[in-house]
Amino acid sequence: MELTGRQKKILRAVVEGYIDTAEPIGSHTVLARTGLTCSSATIRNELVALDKEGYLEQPHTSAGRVPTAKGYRLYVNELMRERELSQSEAEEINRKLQNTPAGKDKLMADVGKMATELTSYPALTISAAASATVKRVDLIYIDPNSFIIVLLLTGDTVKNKLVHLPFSSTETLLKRLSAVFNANFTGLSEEQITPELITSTERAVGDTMGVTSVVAGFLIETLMTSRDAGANVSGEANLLKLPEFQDPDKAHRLINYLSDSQNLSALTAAPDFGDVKVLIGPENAALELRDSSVVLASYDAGDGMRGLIGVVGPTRMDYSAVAAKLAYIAGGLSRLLGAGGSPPAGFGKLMIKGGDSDVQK
Amino acid sequence: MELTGRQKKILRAVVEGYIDTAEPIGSHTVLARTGLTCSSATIRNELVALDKEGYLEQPHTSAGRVPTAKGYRLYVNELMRERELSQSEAEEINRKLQNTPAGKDKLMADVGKMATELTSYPALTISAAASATVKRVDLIYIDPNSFIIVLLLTGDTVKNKLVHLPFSSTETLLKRLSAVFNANFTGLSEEQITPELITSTERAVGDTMGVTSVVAGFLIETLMTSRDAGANVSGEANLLKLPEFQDPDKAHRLINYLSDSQNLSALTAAPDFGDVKVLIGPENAALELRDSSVVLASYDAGDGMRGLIGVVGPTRMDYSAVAAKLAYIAGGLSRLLGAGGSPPAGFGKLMIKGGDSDVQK
DNA sequence: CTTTAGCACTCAGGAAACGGGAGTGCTAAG
DNA sequence: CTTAGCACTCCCGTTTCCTGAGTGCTAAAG
Repeated sequence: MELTGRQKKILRAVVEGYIDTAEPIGSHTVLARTGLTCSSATIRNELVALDKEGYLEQPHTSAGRVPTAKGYRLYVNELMRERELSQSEAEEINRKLQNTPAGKDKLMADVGKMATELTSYPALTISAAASATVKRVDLIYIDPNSFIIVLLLTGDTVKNKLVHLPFSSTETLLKRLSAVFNANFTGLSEEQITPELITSTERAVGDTMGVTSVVAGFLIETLMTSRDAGANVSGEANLLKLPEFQDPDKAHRLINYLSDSQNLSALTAAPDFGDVKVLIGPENAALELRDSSVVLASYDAGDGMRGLIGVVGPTRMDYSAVAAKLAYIAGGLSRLLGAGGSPPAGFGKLMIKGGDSDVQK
Repeated sequence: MELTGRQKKILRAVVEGYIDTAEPIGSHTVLARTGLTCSSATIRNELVALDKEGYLEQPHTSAGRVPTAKGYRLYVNELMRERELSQSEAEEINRKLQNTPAGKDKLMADVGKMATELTSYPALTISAAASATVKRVDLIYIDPNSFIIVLLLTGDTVKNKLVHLPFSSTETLLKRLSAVFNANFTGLSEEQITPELITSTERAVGDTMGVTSVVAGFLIETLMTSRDAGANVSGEANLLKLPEFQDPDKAHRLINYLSDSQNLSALTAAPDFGDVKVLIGPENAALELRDSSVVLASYDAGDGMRGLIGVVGPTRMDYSAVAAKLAYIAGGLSRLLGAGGSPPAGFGKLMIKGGDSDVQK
């Protein structure tokens, strides 16, 4: 059943009122917030209707109304007013993105902190997780017993490792080895680096001391960890200020869940979406997130890969403000890391694609 | 006034009882725990004495006793029984340290998680913070518009950065530049890299495009951040399970404090100490830590630098178990990273050097 | 058919009252 | 110095009570 205009106004008032106060909203409050010219009794009648349709519910008889997941969904999809960032907020974000620190990891950590500060919710970042491949390998000779492996991956991540050898090697061996690695391993992903390949390389270069396998081991390890690594959370403590997380047990469960990067990577499983995605309460696959909401924005991480930045908060979350801020940050990241260098079309514009309306059971 | 043997036994019983239960300990409980052959009235008399001396206090009249900071201090310094790790715990730690992941940062993060798991308290790691100097610089040519800077610092940290240039450079320029950098910048710390040095280098190598200053900028930035960076926390959520942090506000304050790495670095200010250091409640300089305790173990990070690994918990903490575990982990780290490669003397042995007994006001 | 005033009813949550019990300090005798 | 005995204290969990916000329903009015 399609809602009437008045019902939509009322629903919006309840959602926004509840977002503001975390208290159930009664008919009088609705009246005050909407400025409708009817009586509270009329509102009450409408409220029962919205109740019946499943958009609202009462914590107990004779309390005000609280939005259900369905109610939030409708609000996010249709009722929410788009929120422009204030000039100063936008500048703030740009400024912070300007002095980008060395290293993608640190950058993402900093951006996460920024998102936390802006939204006051815990923020998470997930770096592009497409399985990486080798772009280039260099071995830097330090002294007979040590060298550095420098590994360039797709996505322009650079990894390195300082290796100490229990025996001596030579600069020429390393040079030769670099060349062979670049010839044979470029474009390979983790699975493609087989033991056979390693031994054949070893023979090709005449390495009797096992340097080859040390290097290959590092490649495999790095490719493996780069697959799911790059998840990062900050600002978990902010949950504790929220009335819905006054129960330390509840807070503990969620924070714990967030602190395992494996769980976060699972969020990537979300099907492709445009700009911003909102997952409300039970729409979340993970049990631990079922009474929280997640807002995710995706950005272009270059090399055709995408990353995610998002926040976690109570279902009672200021979706419009959060979505706008995340979209803006994601846009900035795309500009910074993105392939073309030119801002993607529609940058800064807010286009929300929600999850399915179906609630996961 | 020196305590009698019986008083020490009683003090120990109170401390350990309180550590176990988080409840004030009464005369009957002391009797049960010590196995003394006197009556509860006698215990009560002794308790008043300990009370007067400032080792114990009562939350309110007619409750049992709780140790004061002074009480804990005496316990840690004299009364605590050394705790051996169980075979399986030791093996567990060794095993985990074996498969050390790529990169010092990740290693420290993993070790922190391990400490959290073992102690069930939030763990922090602070990597050696002695101001680093340049050991070696390499520039790897990728294509005319990009190259990688690989920077080896004292402490064997390797940092890298992929640089995209808005103009073309050549492999030979980079080669020459590497050589000059290695000749002129080795051993320099951040302050010593002056603008004059940079321009003179630029001239020496005939670089008209500013590649030199890009590289130098990276050096400066890295040296700067490496100074205080490397602090890391994990397992903050564990606080929420403790009875002393049931108040979300209290938990929030502490977790927030811990999440700022600047604060953690401040802990390094602690004067040199031997193996393990315990800071009890008000002995902590930081206000936010005044009713928590911190246990720190220091390890040899190679190149004459030391790092810290520690946990934060309530003053009611199982100091002996925590200290033993941290000491063991730190020993393992020293072996792994330490200069000599041979385990330092007394590895695994527990030698506690406390903070001053004076309480900070 | 919709709106509205009126009213009885419900119920969460804070305040006050209560009682049990753990633990104390003190006294006086061993 | 130790100990039995006892009166006293005070925390804390439970119960009771009360208030007030908010409801649903009914019946009259638009």
